[in-house]
Amino acid sequence: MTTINTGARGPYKTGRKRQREIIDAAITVFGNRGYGGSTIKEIAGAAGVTPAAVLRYFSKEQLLTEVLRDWDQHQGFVDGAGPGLAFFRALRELMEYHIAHRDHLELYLTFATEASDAQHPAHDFMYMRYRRSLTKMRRRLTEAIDLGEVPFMDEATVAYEIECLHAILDGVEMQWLLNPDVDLVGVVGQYVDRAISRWSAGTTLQEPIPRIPVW
Amino acid sequence: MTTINTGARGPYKTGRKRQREIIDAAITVFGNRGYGGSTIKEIAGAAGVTPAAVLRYFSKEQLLTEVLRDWDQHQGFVDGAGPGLAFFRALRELMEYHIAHRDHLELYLTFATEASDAQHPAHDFMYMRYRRSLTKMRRRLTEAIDLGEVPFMDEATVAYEIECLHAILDGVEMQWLLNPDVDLVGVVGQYVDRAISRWSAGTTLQEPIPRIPVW
DNA sequence: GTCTATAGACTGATAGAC
DNA sequence: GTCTATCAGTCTATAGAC
Repeated sequence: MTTINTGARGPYKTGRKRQREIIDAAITVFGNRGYGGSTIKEIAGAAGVTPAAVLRYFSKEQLLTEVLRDWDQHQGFVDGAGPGLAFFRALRELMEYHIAHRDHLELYLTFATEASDAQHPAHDFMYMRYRRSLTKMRRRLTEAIDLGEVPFMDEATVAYEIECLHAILDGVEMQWLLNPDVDLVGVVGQYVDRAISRWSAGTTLQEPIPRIPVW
Repeated sequence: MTTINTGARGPYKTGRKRQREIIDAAITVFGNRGYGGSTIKEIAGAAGVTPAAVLRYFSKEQLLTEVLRDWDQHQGFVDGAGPGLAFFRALRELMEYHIAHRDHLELYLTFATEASDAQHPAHDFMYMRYRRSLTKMRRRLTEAIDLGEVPFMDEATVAYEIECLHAILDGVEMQWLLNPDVDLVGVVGQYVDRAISRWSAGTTLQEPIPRIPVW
């Protein structure tokens, strides 16, 4: 978005560092208060600068864009964990990553709910993010079938299984944010283990219902 | 909170009706923008009155209290659906209720995420609401065991099953808010059916892990 | 590159006309 | 009971000193 050199040397060095600090602060504040509830002043305070220093680089809406872009990049975390079932086994580590990066998780869930309104500036982004996430997970499960790790499942069952899994992830993450005593890794991990053994046993087909992926 | 007569007759009649309209408007706006992101002006606009008319009855924080109280009352919806497994079978109808009352659901999920910050004015309320919800559901499952509808499960397994179920509800609701094409009733209903038959088969004990309810 | 000062609009809330 | 008018405070954003 900005045309500042990414080389991070010379007179731009300090500026680039400031920008990172500001974006990190914005991630925290947006995650806490939501987009509408956040103020430049609070973001500036969290970054240890004045509001004017923040607005030197970003308008509030630019800050939203930068924050979403930054968060989206970090989401690629488990992409290398595939193929097939290995991806799902790595979800435990993803939960550990979330625990270590609470701000990112808070941002994601706050926006996912706040942006359900079509008018919200992050609505389209969150919709597409969700769509990509579900598509990726469906592909991983299909991959596991193709690799022979798991018996055949029709497309509707794959879609349903992934919708449930994604819902579990989001739901337990929500519980953990509200109450950190919740065993995020344990609950998710056990669900994944059970899902994998259910898939492997081929018992998922007992009650197929017509459903096509809607994302 | 207010000392206005609940009889809704005489000179108070119009006022009580206005108050309801304002609270309904606040539910919608809070659900869309979050608490911090909402303004009295927008709430007033949604209710079809001026900001001053809103502030005649409620401060912004009073409005939050009223909205949460109102939402909490409507949450008793499925309480009469028990005992035992009948409660879980009624979750399908709860989802239909949510579809018919999107605003209430949006409010719940927006606050559940926004209020994860301990500083949020609705934090304690949401924490307690979640706690009560999980406790109630655990009690229903224990009830089903006592009634002989379901074989014995230890306390840790009950807690885990309910955490997963609650997470599924929240997670699929989130998906539906972002994408109304999601089959909220179908996905949740099928999960519940499968959970019940899993509980009934007594296969849930295969992998007990030590866990105590943390809510 | 960051600051102070400030503009102009909007915030929650109050007072008083009708 | 609801309005207009208005308060002091805060919001995003800009201009210019250093």
